[in-house]
Order: sequence, then C-alpha cells, then structure tokens
Amino acid sequence: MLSRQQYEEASRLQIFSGCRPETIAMLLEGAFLHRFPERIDLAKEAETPDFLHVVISGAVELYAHYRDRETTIEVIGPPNSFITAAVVLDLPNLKSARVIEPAKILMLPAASVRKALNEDAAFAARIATELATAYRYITKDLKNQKLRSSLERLANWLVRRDRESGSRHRVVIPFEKRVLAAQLGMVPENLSRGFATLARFGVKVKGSALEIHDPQALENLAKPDPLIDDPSS
Amino acid sequence: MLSRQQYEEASRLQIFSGCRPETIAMLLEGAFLHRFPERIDLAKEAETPDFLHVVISGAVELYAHYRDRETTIEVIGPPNSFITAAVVLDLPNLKSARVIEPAKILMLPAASVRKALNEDAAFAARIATELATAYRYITKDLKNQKLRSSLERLANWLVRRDRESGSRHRVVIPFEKRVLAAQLGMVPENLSRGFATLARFGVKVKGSALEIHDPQALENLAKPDPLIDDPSS
DNA sequence: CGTGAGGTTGAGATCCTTCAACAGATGTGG
DNA sequence: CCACATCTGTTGAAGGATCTCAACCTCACG
Repeated sequence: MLSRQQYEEASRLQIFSGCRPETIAMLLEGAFLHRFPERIDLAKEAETPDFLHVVISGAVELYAHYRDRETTIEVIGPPNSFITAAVVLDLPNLKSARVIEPAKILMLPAASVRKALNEDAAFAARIATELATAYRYITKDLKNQKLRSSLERLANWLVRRDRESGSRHRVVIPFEKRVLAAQLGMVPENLSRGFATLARFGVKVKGSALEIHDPQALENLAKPDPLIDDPSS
Repeated sequence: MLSRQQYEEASRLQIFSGCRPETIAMLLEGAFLHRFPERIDLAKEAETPDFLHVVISGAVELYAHYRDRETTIEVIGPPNSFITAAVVLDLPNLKSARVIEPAKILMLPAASVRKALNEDAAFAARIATELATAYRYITKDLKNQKLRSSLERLANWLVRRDRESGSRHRVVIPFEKRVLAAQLGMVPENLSRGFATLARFGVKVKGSALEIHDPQALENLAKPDPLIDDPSS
C-alpha cells in the first residue's frame, strides 16, 4: 500500500522503464516501500519468497550456510534487485539476505511479478537483463574464486574500489572487515594478514580507511582482468 | 538455413514453447543447426557472441582463463543454452565454450534474440527462466566452492551423479578426469588423491567407472544439502 | 614394441585455517 | 569518571589442505 508520492517514486525505477502502465499498476498494487535498519533479515535461505526486493538505497548482504559454515555471496546496492531468480522460478531461496547499510527497499508481490513476466514483454525483458547482469556478476565472482589466490583477490578488490571511487588512491571499506573477508572468500584473520602483506606494496591501513601510495606496484600485483573485474562488462 | 525437417525439430524445443509463430520464424530465419565433434571451440572468451547456442544433444564445457591458469565453470547438456547472458546484454563472453561430447547445437542469431526479447513476452519469459536457472546453478557452484573442501565436493559430486543415474551405485565419469577436477576446483593430482581417500569410504575406482560399496558411509561424508546439490531446486 | 597422453604417487613448499592471546574502541552502570 | 564487558580486529604458532614438481605407471595406437 503505497502513498501517491511513493507510487510516483517507485514507478520511475529502472525496472519499470518501458513497461505498460497497467503492468506497473498491477505490480505496485500489493507492494511495500520500507526502510530497514542494519542487521534486519529480509530473506531466509530455503524459504520460498513472497516478494521481489528492489534496493532503492543502502546495501544488502546475500549470504549462505552449509553445516556450521557461512559465507557471503554478494553485496547488493541500488538499483539492483535480489532473490530475483527464486521469484521467477517460484523456488526456495538459495541465500539469505540481511541489511548491512540502512536500506530503502521496494517489495513487489512475487505472484504479480510472475504474472507480469508473461504479459508484458518489456517487463520480461527488464527482468531478463537484470538476471543476465546478476549471472555475469556471479560468474566473475566464481572466476575470481577459482583462478586467484586470496591476496590477488584482495589486491584486485582494492584496485577496483579505487577506480570506482575516482582513482584518488583513498579507499574506504564501506562495511565491516569481516564482511569483506567473507565476500573475498577468506577468514578475517587472513584479511588482516593480507593487508599486512600489502604494506610492502605501498598500501597503508588506518581502520577502514586505506591509502594506496604506490598504485603501480599494486596494479602489478593485482593484474586486473576486464573479464573478471570490470563492473560494466 | 534449416531444412524443413530441421525447422520442425527446432520449433518444438522448450525454449520456443508458448512463443508466437512469427517469433519462432524470425529466430529460425538466420539460424543454424550443426553437429560438432569433440574439442571444437564454439565460443571464445572476450569475443562478443553472434549466436545464442542451444544444446540439443552432447555436452559443452564452459571454461575461463586468468594469467596462465584455466578453470572449468560448468558443463552444459541438453536442453540448455549457453552464453545466454552475453547475448541478451550484447557484451563480450566471460567464458569460452568447447565441445567435450559430440554435440548437436542450434545457433540463433544474437540480434534476433534481442529483438524477440522485446516483442514476445512468452519468449522473454522463457529466456528469463533460462537465465534464472543458470543463475541458481552457478550460485550453487559458488556455495560449493566457498563452503566445502575439495574432498567434500568430490563426495557430493559422486552422490549426486549416483542419484541422477538411478542410484544403482555405479557411476561413470562422462569425460576426462582432468575436466572433472577443473569443474570441482582442484588440480588433477588432487582428484586422484581424493579418490584414494574415498577408498576408505567404500568407493572403488576402475578407470572412469566408479563403484559405491557403502552408500551410507559416502553420504555421511558428503552430507549433501538440497540448496547446493538438488538439481531441481 | 616404442611413443605419447592421461592418470597416479610421493616429497616438499605454499597457502590457508584454527586456536589462542591480546589490543583498541565503544558502551554501560555504578 | 572509572571499572568492566563486549565487539572487532590483529598477531603468533601450529596444523591441515592444496599445489607444484618430478618420477612413474598404464594403456591405446602407430
């Protein structure tokens, strides 16, 4: 149940661009637009989702369990959606989702999403591109995991973050280091040691603020590859 | 350029189910249906694809490079398509594809696929479910990689293969062991050692034929999890 | 029979994790 | 304002997992 203002805001989202007004109206019919504080769980592994979640602002961590182990699969920011695949296929979530940076989330009823998918080609095409992007994102992550050592992953994370924030050689870790460690597929202790090793390549660490004093040395170590690290490709 | 018979055969594929006849006609207009022998490369990393490939029979290995390393991302069989995400987004391939089991492949022109996506909701929905399935598949693989040891991955591969082939406790590796090793994210030597260790759990190896003499012991070791190992979820 | 490719085995190095202790920052209640 | 608890992150030592390198083995094939 959205207010008129919320409805206006929501309908301008990328995910609706090109869609028929009726489609948008149907999708927003039983929708919610909420702000969530940190640490709130928005979805749980193994449960079948009732809503497609679209991140308007903030950040959401997707993580998964096996036995007593846990790992982060990805961190989602605006304007991306999550648990999209589970909603499309009407199958249980493969991962849980928790807010790691206060977030505004648009929740679209799963049944409406599946209905719209078969009625509005533009919406279906948007969902397809959304899924294609997510697929490529996770493919890069899998390549990152299988083809690089943890130090290489860390170095490349740094290079990429720096590039994304204007190459001013000052990078801030936007969440807890443990989350970064899990995302990079290592244990927190190992992340510390990784940073310690990077000191030899001109990287200074002060809390969550990182300084790159020898960009060339770091790049030489990282050897970034567009087919793993370019966010746009 | 398909013969009448090939056209008939192709149009019955799952990927076209529910689509308008005009859509199917447009997609098959500049399509090819070919058989390819082993070792042929069907797509190359970093190139932008001209065709969407649908596997009718046989098997295709998707692999990727970084520096001098190579790894297998997945092995695709019928009736799945591959490099779908790159075609939808008109971006370079993140992986290469090679035939590892003589294959019959339907190739649909990429431009036609993108056109159909925006014109036929049923086709767009099919592509969306295709992508959603691929996304979940690779998500499971990433969980497998990040949450399990190589022995656990091997044990679970065995359990799953056995289940898929009728639980008769005789499993055949359908391709070279090196491919299996790469797929499981380990080096060939380590796969050998893995099998050697599994002997203690009642697994006998004769070439590419495997026998499971103590299914319970193997399951206890593997501890399969539906959210990683169930092909259907 | 040689030869070569795929697979196995062993020894050593490297990477990564575990466990334990400790440091620093933050918050709470007295 | 201080004593204490708690949480995050760091460091060290030890063990385990995985990889590298090299030798060897097996089998299909000319």
